[in-house]
Amino acid sequence: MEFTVALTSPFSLEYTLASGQLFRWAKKGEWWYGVVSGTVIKVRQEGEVLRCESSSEKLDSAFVTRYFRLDEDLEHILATLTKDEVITKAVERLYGLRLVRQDRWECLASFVLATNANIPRISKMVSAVCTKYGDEFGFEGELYHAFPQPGKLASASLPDLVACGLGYRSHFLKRVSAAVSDGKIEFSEFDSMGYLEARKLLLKELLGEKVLLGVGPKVADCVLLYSFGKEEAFPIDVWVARVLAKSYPKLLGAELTRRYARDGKAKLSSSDYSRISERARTYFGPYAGYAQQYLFMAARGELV
DNA sequence: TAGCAGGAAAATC
DNA sequence: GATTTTCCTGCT
Repeated sequence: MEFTVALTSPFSLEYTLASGQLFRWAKKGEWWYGVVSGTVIKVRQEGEVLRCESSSEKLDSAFVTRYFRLDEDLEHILATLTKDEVITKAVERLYGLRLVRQDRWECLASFVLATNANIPRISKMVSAVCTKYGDEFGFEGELYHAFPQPGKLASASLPDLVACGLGYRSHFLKRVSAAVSDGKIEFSEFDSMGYLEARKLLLKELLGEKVLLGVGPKVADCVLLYSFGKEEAFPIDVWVARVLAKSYPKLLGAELTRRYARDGKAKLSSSDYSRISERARTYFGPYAGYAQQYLFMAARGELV
């Protein structure tokens, strides 16, 4: 099915898909191909128009609008964020970068795999898991695989997951998959919650045991921001910690700045993580997550 | 709370 | 080609 979406608000497909929030998009020639919601979607941007093709009827312009959050007033959001020269520069440089509304299960599972790995590696792991466990379908003569259901991964054997190159993450993915398929965590419960409450639920323990093994503060913030619609979440990875220490010494304070400035040797302790992310949320406000995404991409591209 | 293991591939030297 | 780093969490 082919359709177009007219853009009424700033959008950069390129920046959005290359910003590290997604792991199942790849550029082939002029088109971006993504596996989304069990189908392939093919997109290119022609100025103010998004040209789309999909292998399914259910991926229509309403879906695309929702997925890329084109219904959100990005200009307004960015206006609330540009409080200083650093973020202003990042926003100008990456104008049109948007957060995406990801599938919750896929986002959670993907970021459980993201610990101690870089983006190409994460994409590779996610792709291997999908190829092995996801439903297969064809598009333009190529084979694609949907993201597997939680139950499917919960019943996968550990050695098979290890064979996908997941290493020690295999155990985490299996446990998280089981927790989701057993209903120990219910995604719909998060809808009515604010950021802090939702975060607490993601990190909760039952009888002294983590429900979502492998989900710490950083992964929880990624999941909340990218798929649970909690825009004030401010995930701090090595890049964000680095850019904050370099360009926001006042926000961090002397001690934290000193600790994380020097080539990021120090690893972010959980108490420092809480302190820094709280200050960032207070400073940037209800759309702090957008600020994080601009700073992250700018830092990686050495733009700030 | 601090320190360490974990595990493979990318990035860097 | 070896070393360091990598969108970190769990355990002790």
